[in-house]
Amino acid sequence: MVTKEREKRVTLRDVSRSAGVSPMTVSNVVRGDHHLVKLETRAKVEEAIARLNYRPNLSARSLRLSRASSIGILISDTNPAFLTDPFISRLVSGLSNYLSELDFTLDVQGVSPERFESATILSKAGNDALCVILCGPKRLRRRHVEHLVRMDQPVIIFQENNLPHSNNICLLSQDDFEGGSLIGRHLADKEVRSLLFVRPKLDWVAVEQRERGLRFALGHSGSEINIETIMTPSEDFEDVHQAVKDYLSRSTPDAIVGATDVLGAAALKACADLKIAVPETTLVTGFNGFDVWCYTTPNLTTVMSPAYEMGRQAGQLLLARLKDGVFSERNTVFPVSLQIGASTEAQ
Amino acid sequence: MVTKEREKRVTLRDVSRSAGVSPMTVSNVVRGDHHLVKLETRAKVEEAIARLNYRPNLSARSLRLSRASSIGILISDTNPAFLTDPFISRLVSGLSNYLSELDFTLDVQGVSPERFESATILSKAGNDALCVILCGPKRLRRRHVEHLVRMDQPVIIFQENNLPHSNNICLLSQDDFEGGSLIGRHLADKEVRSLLFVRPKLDWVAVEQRERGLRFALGHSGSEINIETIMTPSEDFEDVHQAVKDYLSRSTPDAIVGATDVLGAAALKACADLKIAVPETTLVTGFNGFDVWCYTTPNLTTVMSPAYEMGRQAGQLLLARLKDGVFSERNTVFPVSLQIGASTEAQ
DNA sequence: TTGAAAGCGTTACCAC
DNA sequence: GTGGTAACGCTTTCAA
Repeated sequence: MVTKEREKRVTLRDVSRSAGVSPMTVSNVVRGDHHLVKLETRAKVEEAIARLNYRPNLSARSLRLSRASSIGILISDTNPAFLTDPFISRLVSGLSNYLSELDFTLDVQGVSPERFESATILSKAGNDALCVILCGPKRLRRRHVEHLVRMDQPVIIFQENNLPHSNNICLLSQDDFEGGSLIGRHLADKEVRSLLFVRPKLDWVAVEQRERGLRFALGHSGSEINIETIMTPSEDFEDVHQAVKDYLSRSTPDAIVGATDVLGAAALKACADLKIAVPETTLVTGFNGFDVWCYTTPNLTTVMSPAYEMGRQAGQLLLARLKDGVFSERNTVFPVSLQIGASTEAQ
Repeated sequence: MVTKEREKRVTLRDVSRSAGVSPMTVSNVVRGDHHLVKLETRAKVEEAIARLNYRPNLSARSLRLSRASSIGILISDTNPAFLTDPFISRLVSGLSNYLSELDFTLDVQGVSPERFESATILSKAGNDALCVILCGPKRLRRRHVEHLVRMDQPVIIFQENNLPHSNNICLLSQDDFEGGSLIGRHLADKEVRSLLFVRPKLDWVAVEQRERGLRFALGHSGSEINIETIMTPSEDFEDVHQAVKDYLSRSTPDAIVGATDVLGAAALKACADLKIAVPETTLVTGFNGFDVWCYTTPNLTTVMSPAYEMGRQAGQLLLARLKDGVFSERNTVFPVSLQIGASTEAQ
């Protein structure tokens, strides 16, 4: 015996009856078609709306218009707290704000890479378009992209670099290769001869690009530079901290490059633990500077990311695509910039 | 002249025609009412679904069932990157994951406190229930709560402590008063005599509670302790850093308590800048420890927050409320715990 | 086990 | 300026 006080929601029809006009008139008022309604009638209707506390039913509107005024964002990540990542939280904030301004709704869902295809956002049709962040091995990501192509719906994929043959897909990324190069050139200028690259085990295109850019710049520096890589089991501070400490107990490189700021911060702490002077003995850098870089002592040298703006831009591209039926731009790359801190340069 | 390639979406009817069965049979298969459908028929239908790439239309389903299987979360914040806050990002992640497991959708929207009432999530009816995080002056928050009561819809409010008379409203918070007390007792044990509390100008109930708990514990410590407060213009690291530095250039307290970890980290950095030894000369603490506390050197003493679990719990309470028509619990308070770091205790 | 009909709340279209 | 009609895609109900 369950108590169900299903008070029926107020409908447009209720308002129309209460105001003594037709449903269509109410609809015209609600939708802001004010030139269709006499001022006096409009006042009556608005009074009734306020009195009855009427709110238009979005499902009904969506069904009627065949559009939901809603975008979904699906984030593939092994970390359950998927919004914790500063890149992702900024991206989603920017997207959400842009959509809000245009009265669009944002559905947010995180999913582990293995369950990607069965995510509600993909298996049910509830959004007009999608944003996606992928991770995992290249093979898997490729499969996910193919799945997205088959969805037959506008999709923006972040931080991916293989543009599929489908004008439903648009790529949006930051120039991580260039970011890696910036770090590489900066360190080469400091005459680094041995370098440790610290990255998470989980595959992200961004991380791969950063490493490629780094190696490219170092390879063209004119000196022989020895690069080693360690993969940390997760991106959790403690895991990274421990992994770097283990490495440093055996060998002290001239520089440590973290694939993200969290990894850089953990490396910094490992150096502090082992009394390795930064920047005097070893230089340390991060990537994707938002907040973390300034929490640390010394400040972390990092590459600044335009994540928030990328989110807004995604909203813009998607809404334009919905209006015009075509993406104005299929592969946008945002510039990044080097932020030099005391972790690589005595102040 | 706009190109509109509005390829009509595949409907249940299309599938039924293609499979040579009635729409109802397809519906039964889609919804998993397998005992109503012969195995052979079901196979035919599933084949057609896969072949046509059919995805059920959520708006139509919602309209028919008068429920959207969707929850909204509205976050009142002056910071545009509202998901950046580690408490909020964990909370939303936990909520999102719980809802995903039950095939519910989560709509996320940030809004500035002044525009609160006009947020799409509130002014249009698209969700079955809401979660809300409030901020701003007490008067304004009270008005927002009243607005939520009038919505006549299940709502969970986080970090609020005045339970209104409405069984549509449920409060979920962490024990920030106790958290403040824990910090206070810890510092009193260290025989602190002068203390600086650093808080953002923007009003959050959590911050107020933390300060009250802190003052309560210090007031009962048996010693005379002088407490001063500074309000930082924002929660941005640089603003806080500067504000604390200004204060420290005039006076050196025995302890600095940050209202959040970011404020604590900024205070730590200000101490480093002015060569004030931590913890030897001044103790420093934060609040809501997630990641930041361990980035700093020394590690920040902080109060750990169960934000992720609070998000999951909110989902649980809300879905139970939708099923049973009544909140099993109207005011849940989550315990917190003290995490002692090197910023208050020589290791 | 399958099918036909009605209706969820809204809006485009056209008549008044 | 205003209102009637039909339809959006789905599921509950009842009949076959």
